[in-house]
Amino acid sequence: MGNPKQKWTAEEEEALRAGIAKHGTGKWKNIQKDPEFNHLLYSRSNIDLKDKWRNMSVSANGQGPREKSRLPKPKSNTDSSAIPLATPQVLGSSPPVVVDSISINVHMDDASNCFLDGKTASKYNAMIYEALSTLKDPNGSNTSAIVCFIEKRHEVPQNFRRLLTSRLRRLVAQQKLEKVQNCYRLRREAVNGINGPVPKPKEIWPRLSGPFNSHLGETLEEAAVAAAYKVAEAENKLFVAAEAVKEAERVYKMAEEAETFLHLAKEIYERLLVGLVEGEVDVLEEVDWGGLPQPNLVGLGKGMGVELPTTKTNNGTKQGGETEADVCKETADGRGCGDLNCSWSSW
DNA sequence: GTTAGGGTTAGGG
DNA sequence: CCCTAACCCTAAC
Repeated sequence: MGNPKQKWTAEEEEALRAGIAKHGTGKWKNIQKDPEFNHLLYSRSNIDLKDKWRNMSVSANGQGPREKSRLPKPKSNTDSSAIPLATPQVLGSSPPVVVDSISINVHMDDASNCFLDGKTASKYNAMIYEALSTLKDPNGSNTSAIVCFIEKRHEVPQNFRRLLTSRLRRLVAQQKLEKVQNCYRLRREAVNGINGPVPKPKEIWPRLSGPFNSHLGETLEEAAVAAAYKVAEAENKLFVAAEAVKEAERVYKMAEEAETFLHLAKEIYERLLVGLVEGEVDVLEEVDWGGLPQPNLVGLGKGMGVELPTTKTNNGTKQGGETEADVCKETADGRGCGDLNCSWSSW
């Protein structure tokens, strides 16, 4: 064309984003005329804004530019279209049109990640896909594993981990990856080449090249990841169960510490009893036991054994005649062991 | 007049 | 040569 291309500056892009946040998409003229943004967008037409937003949205979706059919298409966009699904109406459901929270978040995220230009982002996406499809960890791979994998194969900048984390978040937000317990894995839909719950119709058509499809198109990878997907679901449940066991162990340790503390308390308790027995037993009635069971002094003469009153557990399995230690534990944590799901016999 | 979407092309890798 | 981004064209409302 006659005029040289006028590249969009970061300020202009930011103004456009702000304008969309304020007016919504499809209000290009309003945005362009808005005095709040006009000083930045005065050189842009409403059509420019629309086109730019379209470009930004496309790159934010991790896709290439809007798919241009290499085949000659009928000029008309009526039902005689060679690709019926690629009608404007259907495409209208794609993210750029609807200003919902997800759309805004994704694009605002772009703004906050302005240190990644489109090319770099695509490159990183490809690296991530490469790493995940090669690592094939059904539970997903954590950030460190992905960074490690990529660093072995590619030259990466010093702050690569931060950039990668950002990309991973983006891909999760775009539903291209799944995040499970701080691990990332390919979504099955993504592996099958269908991106997101409402795929752009054009994206269904296979691409012959491109950074993503060079991975997604690998049938071997597809098969491996898809097969791993089912396994991953089961293994994820195992992982959750393992986490629950860890939590139980942690609580168990806490209870053990409480037990130690209670042994100390019991010793003090018994020494107090000795003092009382040597004095006046009726004094027991006047003591504030602070919730502790008042002791039965049967057999006090034999090694200071104190038979404590019968108590009941939360699960009702424990009955009278238990040992002192049992009661100590039960009163120590103040809640018995019901939430530990553990057996009293293990104490 | 405005918008949406397809088409074209300059620029860069 | 291919891809991306900016710009152009046109139908629809």
